[in-house]
Amino acid sequence: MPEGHTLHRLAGSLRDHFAGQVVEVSSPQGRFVESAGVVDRTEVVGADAFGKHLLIGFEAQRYVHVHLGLYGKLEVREGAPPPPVGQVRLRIVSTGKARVDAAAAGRHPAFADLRGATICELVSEEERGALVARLGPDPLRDDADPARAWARISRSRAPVGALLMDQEVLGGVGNVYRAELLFRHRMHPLRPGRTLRRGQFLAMWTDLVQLMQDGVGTGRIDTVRVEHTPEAMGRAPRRDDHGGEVYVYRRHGQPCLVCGAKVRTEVLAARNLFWCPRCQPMFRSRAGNRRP
DNA sequence: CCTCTATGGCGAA
DNA sequence: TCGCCCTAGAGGC
Repeated sequence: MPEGHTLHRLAGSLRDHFAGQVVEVSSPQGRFVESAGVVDRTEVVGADAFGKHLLIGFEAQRYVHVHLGLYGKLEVREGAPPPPVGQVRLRIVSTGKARVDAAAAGRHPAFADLRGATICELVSEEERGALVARLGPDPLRDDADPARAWARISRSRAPVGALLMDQEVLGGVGNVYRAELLFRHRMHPLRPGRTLRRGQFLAMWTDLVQLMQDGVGTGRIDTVRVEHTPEAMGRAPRRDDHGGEVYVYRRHGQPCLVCGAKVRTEVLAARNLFWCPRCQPMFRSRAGNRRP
């Protein structure tokens, strides 16, 4: 599940359940024990996402930096924590105590369990700053500056499909949003970044902001327009891991929802690209193809 | 039971 | 470009 929308959603959930409260922090699995001890029984000040990185802030300017990688999961739930089934590397449990009483008022007991993450580490304010500084603009952040991404893309010979996934160019875009954004903008994934027009990029950025905000709201990645939904087209809804309705992601060999051509796939930098060869030609006349 | 795959990214070659 | 990190679900035998 972890593209940027997932991390922003988790940050919100952590704030809702733990901000302002003193929490117990542990590592049943054992690999984070020492660091957990440092922030154990201290207050959660906040939680924030930058791209796919999650930073949980504790008092004294200490942060737990989490990156879920491909298959990491952070479960945030109300109630008492179950016995730690599986390899729980980080567990946060609310104590019901707060430095400021109002912060704990009306809150339900809650816990958060982290499994399978690529990164779980304690970082300082300075390290946090360095991490944030090296990430490209995140479409889910109010302070994001798309001009920074455009400066990189417009100067690069690299395929736009690679640039969109480069976290130093854009923060938070993963393989699903990449594939779907390129489809929605009729753009071939291997087209060199420097051949894009500024207006094309800005339209993609605006679209991405909306798509990812929707993703934060629903917890899924849905990218098909109303006229291409299962209900509108009379097909069975998609049912797999991410659960959303998409045009091309993991649909290789199947007919394009817009033109019927077979969706293609190819590996680029160890990740699968998916695109429609008819809707997303490398070169397009000004008249263009029918808009998907 | 087994193998394969995945919405990611790092570091070694 | 490849192996690895290390989890869980799907599908094959």
